[in-house]
Amino acid sequence: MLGAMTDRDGRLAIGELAARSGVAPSALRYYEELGLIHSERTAGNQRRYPRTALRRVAFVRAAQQVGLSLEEVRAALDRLPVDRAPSATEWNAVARTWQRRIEDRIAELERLKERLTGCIGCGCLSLRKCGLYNPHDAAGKHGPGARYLMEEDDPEPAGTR
Amino acid sequence: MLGAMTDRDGRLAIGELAARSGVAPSALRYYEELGLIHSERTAGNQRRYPRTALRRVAFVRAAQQVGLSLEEVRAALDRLPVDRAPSATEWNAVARTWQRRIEDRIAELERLKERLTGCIGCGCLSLRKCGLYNPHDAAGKHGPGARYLMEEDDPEPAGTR
DNA sequence: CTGCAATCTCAAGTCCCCTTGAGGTCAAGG
DNA sequence: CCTTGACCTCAAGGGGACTTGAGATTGCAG
Repeated sequence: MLGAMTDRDGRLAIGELAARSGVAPSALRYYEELGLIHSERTAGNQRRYPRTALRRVAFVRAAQQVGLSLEEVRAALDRLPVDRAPSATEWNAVARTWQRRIEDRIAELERLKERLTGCIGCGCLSLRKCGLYNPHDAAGKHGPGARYLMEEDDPEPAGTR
Repeated sequence: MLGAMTDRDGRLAIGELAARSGVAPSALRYYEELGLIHSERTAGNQRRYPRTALRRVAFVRAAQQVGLSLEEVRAALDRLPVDRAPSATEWNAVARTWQRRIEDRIAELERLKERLTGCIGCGCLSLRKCGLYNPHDAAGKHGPGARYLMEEDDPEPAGTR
């Protein structure tokens, strides 16, 4: 039978980890190279991942969703033990910084949505004519960086229309 | 004076668009190559962007935040006119699909946060022991794809602990 | 006019995140 | 035993999103 390639200690072969995490073996090797996950080797030099790797991989994917680079993830994950399940304290430390990031991300998206929604709500094309328009953002003179989605185009040259 | 490189028609030179959008000229040329924005040329072959390009660029950056590829953005942007400001209808069509995406994205992040928060709240390490754990996800047998952040490791071999 | 910053075109390079391929080894069912 | 599928390493390839550099204009202040 082709079932779980899991040894008695519950360690996972790379294929097994791949199947369960939904991440390709090649990606897992890559993650390992980057130090995101860790394995031991069998006598025959094959990787055997501790079951905590499953959690770590899930973590990595989630992190990417939130927009973190693998390097950032590594930094976070480095604070967790390699082979045991994390203690409450260890986990909390990591989780808390995550929550902030996620919340920030959500807030950002909410703002974006507001802008879109507001504009649909009033059916206007020019936020200048719409209460939702942020006048602070009119000049287009501030340095580079994030812009508002609906930053208004310049006031039209006098006489147009 | 080095002020606005904007011709009487309100068209923007690439440097001007770059400064106002916070996006490098090289990136703008790249966007144009991909068809995200469009320009006309001066007699001397320099680009002149219509002011609507400002809106488009802002759109692109916002879209990237939400996790869309430039190709996806192009698809959305293709429904807007190149040179005029979009009509209410045109804009609404685009905006509505956006709202859905943003909402999905937010929901996804909320779920992620819930998992994290719940786990911090009860201080547990094993979601199996925690009401928030989703038993449906226990077997680890479903095909590849998205996994839960806190998918539990396999039940420990009987006798452990 | 002139000078100098801003543009132009291309080709090539970079960073991130992986995938593919070649050539060889391991391990378990028949 | 032997075959077959899972693994291994290492080098190279690939896509996305840009940046950089070289060499050649363009165009506006003075």
